This record gives sequence, structure tokens and C-alpha cells, in this order.
Amino acid sequence: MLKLSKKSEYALMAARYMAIKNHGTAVTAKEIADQHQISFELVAKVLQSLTRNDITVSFQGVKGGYTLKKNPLEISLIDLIRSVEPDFQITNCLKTDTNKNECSHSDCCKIKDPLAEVQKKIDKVFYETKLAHII
Amino acid sequence: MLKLSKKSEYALMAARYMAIKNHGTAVTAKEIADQHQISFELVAKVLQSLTRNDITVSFQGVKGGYTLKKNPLEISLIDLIRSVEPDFQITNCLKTDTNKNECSHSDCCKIKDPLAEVQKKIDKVFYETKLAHII
DNA sequence: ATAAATAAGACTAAATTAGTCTGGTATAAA
DNA sequence: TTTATACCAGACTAATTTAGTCTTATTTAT
Repeated sequence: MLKLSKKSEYALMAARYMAIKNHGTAVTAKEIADQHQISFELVAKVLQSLTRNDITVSFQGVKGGYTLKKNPLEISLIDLIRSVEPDFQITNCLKTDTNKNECSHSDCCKIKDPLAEVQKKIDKVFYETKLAHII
Repeated sequence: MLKLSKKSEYALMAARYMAIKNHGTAVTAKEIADQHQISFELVAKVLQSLTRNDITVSFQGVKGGYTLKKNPLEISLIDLIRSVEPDFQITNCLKTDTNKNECSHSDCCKIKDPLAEVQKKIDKVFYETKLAHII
């Protein structure tokens, strides 16, 4: 249905929140969950993904939390989304350098090559839209 | 995950097939299913949707089938996809004229308005890509 | 009449996504 | 140095969505 997952939405919401609360102090997963009234555990996992993908920095222990690692103008939506949704593509069978053509209806479907072009354009939209733009 | 559904893929595949086999004769759902080795029933339903949405014309009875109603250059991917997937949007809570703001985390999420811009760009990509381009 | 085709919708199965739970580690502060 | 707070990681379950099947009806060329 070409819909973003909750994880992606939460990633955007969390990142936006951190970008706005740009005091020196780190933001906790709990604070984000409370402010947005969403599942703490899920946001927590999303934030962990963001950290693994170098979007955020985490601080453990009391007074711990998360801060953005880069400027909101330098964080693309595609970075945020790919962090929580590694295989972000409109159809499975797009040829890439790594993934060589594993389409279920292999060479008979013929729509995958043209769709790769569409994918590029979609990626461009999400690449060019920065966190700063959704604030 | 922002992936097209099989129904959308099948709609593209079927439309492409009809565009290529541009003889006067109608193409049957069975032929499309066989050629692409995909579920007959599903393609059949997809073709019915396309017909309801004025993409194709159907002919019932023996020697029946489907033909495209318009020129492949005048059929947008978004028409094809929306035929089988009426609520084609990256997130549920985008404000539109009809659907007034039914976001689960209502006005606290704040990402929906900016995402509406992203949605417009995505729509543009799928609008500007015509059936003729994926042949 | 009959066989081949579309039409429509109910139903089931499979896959994906969302959300929960558990146990662990790090660390500031009492 | 204990304790409370917060991150980390992965297994697990529940809910939702998507994919696919089945059934019945209608149309129409031969």
C-alpha cells in the first residue's frame, strides 16, 4: 500500500522532537513516548536503531538519553527511514549491485527495470527532504 | 515498508501486457495469468478493478477479455495503482479535503503536514510516469 | 444449449507489522 | 557502594494487512 510503517513514523517524530528540544540535555525514550502518547518500548527500539545508524548518540545510565548527532539540515528522511526499515523499496525485485535479481516471477514480469527508475525518484524525494523541513 | 502490493504489481504487469499486445483482440485474464505465471483469480480481480476505474474495457462471454481504454502514454502509474489500491498514501493521517484529520496521535505528532508535501512529490512521480514508460 | 469468459463478494491462509516482555549493562547520585 | 534510572538486545505474541481461493451469477459467440 506504499505506506510508511509506525517505526518510520516514530523515527520521524522522535527525531523532530530532539531537533526542537535542542537544549544540551539528552532526551529520554520515555519523554518522547509520553509526549507523543505512543508505545515506550517501540520508540525505545526505534531510538536504538537510530543510534546504531549514527543518527543519534546515546548516553546510558541516570540522566542518560539521546541527542541528534548531526544538524537537522543534514539529516535526510531517507536516513531516518532506512535506519528502522533497511529494505526500503517499492518492490522486492529491483536489481541492485548487491541483490542480483531475486524476483519471484523472474524475467517474465519485465516491470522491475522501469520501476528501478521510479525507485530512484522516490529515493531522491526522501533524500532531499531533511529533518529540518518537517519541523 | 513503502512497498507496492502484489495487486499493484499485477496491475502494472497486466497493463503493460495489454499495451504490448496491441492487436484488435481482447486479452483474457487467463492469458495474462499464464504468461506471467501468477494467480488467475488475483489478476482477474485486478482487471475488474481496472475496468471499474476506466483504465480498461471488458468484453464478456466467449472471445471476451480486456483492452486498454486509453493510449499507454496517457495512462499514469498512479491511475493504475489507485485503481487497485484506493488509499495510496505514505501515512494515514494526511489532511485532505475529504478525509479531515483522523490521525491516531492527533495534533501531537506534527509530522503529517510536512509529510503531505512529501506525498505530493511521490504522487507527482507516479503521475508523470506513464504506462508507455515501463514498456 | 454450451462452453468460455467476466463480475462480485465471501472466505481462508500467509505474511508483515506492531507491540510486549524479559534479562542484561551502564552510570549518576545518594 | 548501593540504588534508581536509563539504554541494549532479542525473543515472543498479538493484531493487522495482504495474498490467494472458492463460490455463484451473468454474459455471449458458436
